[in-house]
Amino acid sequence: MASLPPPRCAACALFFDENFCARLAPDELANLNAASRVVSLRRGEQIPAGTIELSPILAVERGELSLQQVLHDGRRSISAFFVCGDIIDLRQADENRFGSLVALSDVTFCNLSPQAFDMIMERNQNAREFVWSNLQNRVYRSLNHISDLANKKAPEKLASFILECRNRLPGRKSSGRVTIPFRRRDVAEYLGMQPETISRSFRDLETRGLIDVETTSVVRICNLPDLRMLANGARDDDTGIGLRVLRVSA
Amino acid sequence: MASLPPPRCAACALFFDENFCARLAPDELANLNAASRVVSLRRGEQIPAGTIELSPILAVERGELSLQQVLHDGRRSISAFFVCGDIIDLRQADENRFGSLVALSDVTFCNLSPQAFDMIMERNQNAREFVWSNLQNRVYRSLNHISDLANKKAPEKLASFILECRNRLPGRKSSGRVTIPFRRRDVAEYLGMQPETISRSFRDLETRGLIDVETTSVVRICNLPDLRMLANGARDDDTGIGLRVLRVSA
DNA sequence: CGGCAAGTTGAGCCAGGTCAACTCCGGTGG
DNA sequence: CCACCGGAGTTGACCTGGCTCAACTTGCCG
Repeated sequence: MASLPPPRCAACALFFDENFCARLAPDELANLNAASRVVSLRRGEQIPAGTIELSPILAVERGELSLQQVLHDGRRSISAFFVCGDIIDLRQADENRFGSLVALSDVTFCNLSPQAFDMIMERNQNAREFVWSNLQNRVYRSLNHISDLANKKAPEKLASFILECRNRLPGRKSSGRVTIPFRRRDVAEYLGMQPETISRSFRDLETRGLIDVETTSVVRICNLPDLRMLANGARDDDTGIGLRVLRVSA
Repeated sequence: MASLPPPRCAACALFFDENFCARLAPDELANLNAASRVVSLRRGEQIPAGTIELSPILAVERGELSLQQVLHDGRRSISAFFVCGDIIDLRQADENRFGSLVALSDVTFCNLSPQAFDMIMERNQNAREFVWSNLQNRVYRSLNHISDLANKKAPEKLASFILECRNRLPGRKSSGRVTIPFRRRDVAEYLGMQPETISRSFRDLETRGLIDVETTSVVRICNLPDLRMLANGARDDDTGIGLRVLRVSA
């Protein structure tokens, strides 16, 4: 009965919604499952060092995983975070400065066998395109994040972050509510600010009438267009703009 | 005579040094060449808007290409730059906020045919691995850049940038000289600072005895270990550290 | 040698960092 | 059930690193 998915997979979010495992042939899924294992982390826990060397490919099933970098004097930053559906290939991590993977909430991920993964990459174009696209999107998100960090003011950064949460995390967009899955401290480290400034910026957005801070982890967007404008430095949209022609300084 | 490379390719940097085109079979190279074209840009010029939609895959042969994002009020940032050997696939650029590609110096690149490129990706594992690795490295560089922007002081950012130039640009490392291929203004936009602050930071590194500013575009590194330490927030190395275990805040 | 853009230097200012006190809230034990 | 506790978040007061603006110097190209 190769056509039935392994029981673990049948209940996994990655098996649905055009995610990675949904694109695998039954035998590919069975092989991958047999050589992989599911790992859970509590908030604040870090991926154990040894496991990465052994199986450096992760598929996030649930929760938010962050990539943290720490300087010698203790300054810490969160360079990126991963959500359900993200595929993380760490095989070049030790040739590059990388950091640590820390759970921002309770996380479940699947530790994929590199051999089985590579075999799928070799043969299954559909799966390959998913992984490629996932990595490309990661690059684009990083670029946006760089733009946020490089030259935006505190409330602009926060507005941008709220919209990123809105776009990347599930949740009903129509209600106007966005879940902020991290603590203030983590938001601060992601945006390169202090927790105090995050708090003041939430207040700021609230007094401008853009959002309503319902709880520490839920905001309601009151004025989406203006929030977008603010997030983009008063630019007029935040949807894809692609390559836009801009006047070049001589 | 399918075994002779096309004349244009035989003189191209990408055909050597384990670069992308060096990994192609003769017929693959011939096909790709026939469907591609070489483009040159002067410093400050932007990639013409239309060309990207038509052939959104670039291979940089010479010079430095930058990815710029501009906010409505004119604030500009350079999110990344590309050097010889980099492969840029822009096919998802319009679904993501992207920006503009602007030449920071005189640039030559090859505008690859997506069809020919995809066929190579499909069949040639060696070439696929190069492109994958190139993209992965881009991700890691972005992450480092994010860490720089998020929580480093001005001189630390500049030290980090000098080391990035040292690592990515050709040049004789042994002489201790590093070429800064951009203008001060561009460095400032890359590091999220003002040109004045860049200038002051160069002076700062000089008075600390870490570098010697020989010309606007050449610095000599006087004390590499300390420069690395500074670049890493007084951490003790800048070579790959891979995943490191760090104490997690409870 | 002159003209212009790039880069540097100086003076003053402000956004956001820092430090400390306070509030809020969930968990725990009497 | 309530008092207590500890960690997260917020608020306020103050301070400083880097931004701003303006003047000056340097370097490049005719």
